[in-house]
This record gives sequence, C-alpha cells and structure tokens, in this order.
Amino acid sequence: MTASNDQNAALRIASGRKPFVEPLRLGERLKEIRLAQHWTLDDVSQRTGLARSTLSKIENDQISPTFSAVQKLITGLGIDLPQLLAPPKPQSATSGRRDLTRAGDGQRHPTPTYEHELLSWQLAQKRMIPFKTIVRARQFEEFTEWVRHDGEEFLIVLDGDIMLYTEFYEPLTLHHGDSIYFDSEMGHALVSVSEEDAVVLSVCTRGDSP
Amino acid sequence: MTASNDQNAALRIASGRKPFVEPLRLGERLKEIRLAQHWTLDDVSQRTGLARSTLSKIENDQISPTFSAVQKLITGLGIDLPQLLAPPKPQSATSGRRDLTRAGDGQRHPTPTYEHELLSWQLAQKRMIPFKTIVRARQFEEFTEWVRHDGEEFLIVLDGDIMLYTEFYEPLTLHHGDSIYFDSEMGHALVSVSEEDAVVLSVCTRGDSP
DNA sequence: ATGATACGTTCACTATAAGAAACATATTTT
DNA sequence: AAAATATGTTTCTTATAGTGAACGTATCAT
Repeated sequence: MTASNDQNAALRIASGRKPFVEPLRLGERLKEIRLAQHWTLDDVSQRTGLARSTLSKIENDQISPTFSAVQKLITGLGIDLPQLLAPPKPQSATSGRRDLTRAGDGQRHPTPTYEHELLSWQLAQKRMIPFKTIVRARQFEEFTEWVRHDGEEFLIVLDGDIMLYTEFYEPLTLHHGDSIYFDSEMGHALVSVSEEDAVVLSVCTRGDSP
Repeated sequence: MTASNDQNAALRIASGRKPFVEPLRLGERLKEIRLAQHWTLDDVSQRTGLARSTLSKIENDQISPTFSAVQKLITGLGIDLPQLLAPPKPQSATSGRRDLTRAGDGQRHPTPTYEHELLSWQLAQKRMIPFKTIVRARQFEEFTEWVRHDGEEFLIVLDGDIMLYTEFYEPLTLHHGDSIYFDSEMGHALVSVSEEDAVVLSVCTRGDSP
C-alpha cells in the first residue's frame, strides 16, 4: 500500500462532489428513452447492433452491460452518457432557485492584495462563482506566487484601471468596461494602476466537469 | 420500425452536443488516475474490489469492463464518471487560452426587447457565456413568452434600474450593483424602470453536464 | 373465431469479462 | 550478490454478458 486511506478521503473531499453512485437505474432509464421515442426493442436493436434479447435483459436489470455495449447504446440512440445516466430527472421540473445579493451585501474576504466580495454565496450547488473584487495590490511584486485554480474565469473592469499579469502573456492594461475570459489554471494576478483602487467583477467556473 | 431515422437525426441535433463517441481511452485514463495518486494495481484492487489482473487488462484495453466494474472503479477511486471518461486532458497542460474584449467591442445581437453584446465570443469552447445587455423593454407585456434556457445565469445591474420578472417569484426591482443568480430554465424577463435604458451584465452556463 | 403479425421474455449456447494463481521483472533488503 | 519483496503481465478457470431461436401474449386482419 503506497497511499493511505486518508489520502483517498482527501481526494473525495477535494472532488467537491458526492462520490456516491446511486442505484443507477440504467435499465429503467433506457426503457424510458426507448418508449419516449416509441421505439420497439427491434428498432433499438437495429440502431445499436445489440440483440433484442440483450436489450430486454438490460432493461430489466438482469445483466450489467459491458462498457462497449453502453457505447453502442449511446451512439445508436444518439444520446450521450450523462443523458443515459441521468436519473429520471427529479429536479428539472422544479429548478427555480435564485439568490439575490443587493449591492454591497456580498460576503467579504479580505486579503493583502485583493478584497473579495462573494456575490451569490447563499446558493450552494451552483456552477459559477461570481464575486466583486477591489484590487488593493499596486505592484506585481506584492504577489509571492501566481493565483491559479481549476476552470475558467471571466473578468470585467467596473471601476478604475488594472494591469493583468498572466503566466503566458505580456501584461495587459484593462480599463473600465474591458473584459477578458481565460483559463484560470494559467497563473494570473491583478494590480490597480488608476488613482483609485480598481474594482472588477469576476465569474469563475466550478472545477468539475470537462 | 415505428419511428423514422429523421426522428433520430432530430434527436441528435436537439441534444446539442456532438454525439460522437471518442475512442474512449478508458484504460489509459484509468492508468493516469492511478499513477497520479501513486497507487499500485494492488491498491486499486483493494479499493475497488476488482482483481489485480482485471485492472491490468482494463488498463491495457484487453477487455471492455462491465458497467458494474466501472461503478466499482468510480466508487473505489472516489471519482465520478465524467472524470473517468474525460479524455487524457489534452488541454490541461497547455490551457492558457484567453479572449480580450475591449469596452464596446463585443458582438451585437439586437432584438426588440434586448440589445445583447456578446463579450468573449472569439473563444469557442468555453463553459460560460458572458454578455452585456441594454434592456430596451419598458413593459412586461412586450414579451410574448418567457425567456428560458438550460443552465444557470448570473446577472448584475451595471446602469439604471430593472424589474426582473420570473416564473415562480414576484417581480423584483434591481438597482445599480444588485446581482442575482438563478436557474435559467425558469422563465425570466427584464424591463427597464429607470429614466435611461438599464444595462446589465449576464453570465450563463453552457448547457452540458448535470 | 382463426390465422397472421408484432413485441417482449425466456431458453440454450457462445463469447467474453472477472478472478486466482503462476510468471516475469524490477526494486529493496540483508 | 543472493534472497526477499513488490509490481505488472499472462495463463487458466469460472462466472456472466451477448446472441439467435423458441415461446407467450397481445393486437390486427379476414
């Protein structure tokens, strides 16, 4: 054993998503898709190349399909895996969440270089993280290392002017209204270059899916 | 045959994603994950309950694992399926893309009710879609039906005041600096309520993963 | 009703994935 | 260096997924 269970636990937590595998009613789901299109087992058989009997058994959870069989299914039915694995959409019907943040009411996270204000922090399971940032840094040297995190980031200047330093490009000056989109695992750092501290709005993606 | 191929074609298109099934180097990917954690086949065997030999064969693409085997893999390794299927990160090593949009240089899409300005439209494969919108609508009645799309949306008021109408909530007045995050498949619509046309910045998620 | 057709399930057989142990190399220990 | 241990591959067996044919039942036509 070269790695401890603690490490595994850490990995699970780091992943940020429940690593649970639901009963995965794959058969049920397949049948649902099939019936939605008014297809017979023969139809699906022709499309996928899998035997009618095989399909029947999969639908009734009598066998656990091979991965290559699953591939035939998703190509043949023209769906993608998430669709096939998606539980019979429990949420979709009722997804009407919202999270209002009045100006200045965000959650503040001060650091020496930045003063972040998280904007929709009340909503837990979301795919974007929006925040407003007052850029306190005045010199690139104030950063001991690159800011870097998974995913992508969109940034727009609300007030003042900033210099955007990135790992792979020349520094870039951004003025009020300018915006930029970049892969945020590329090191990056902001400094204010205007009289006042600059203010930027950023939105980051959460690190999951490809 | 109870359904035409046209229907199937339509389904593929409707899905909005290329229904291609890449060679799916599942074995390669598994090995990558394993080595990244400095795990041996025995380690993974203990975690997943699969035999060492089986794992070896999966890694070398000598067999196509059963779906139940895949489940054991993802639970045992504490990952989720997308992670396991993600192609051996072709980008990750070199992901330093960026897309700058100077103020006013976005791509304009005028409609009767809104005037959108797409902000980082040069970058194709991205997970968020940012755009600035001038809200032309002055009456809720100008909308013939709800605006509605997959995914989630973040919105912040840059100028003026707006009224946000949503399918499941009372209308909400938002002033300069206010922001809101919501599920965008819930119907929504904006109207300006200030003297000038209001301007908002929105960021939508792309419609993929669950 | 009677036969014919269409669908899904079950059976008997074949193909293949999963498991245990032997094998082949590395790597470490003494 | 030799022995011991660790790690990944290969072999052989067994469990099970996949197939085609037979079966049961429902629907339709005559």
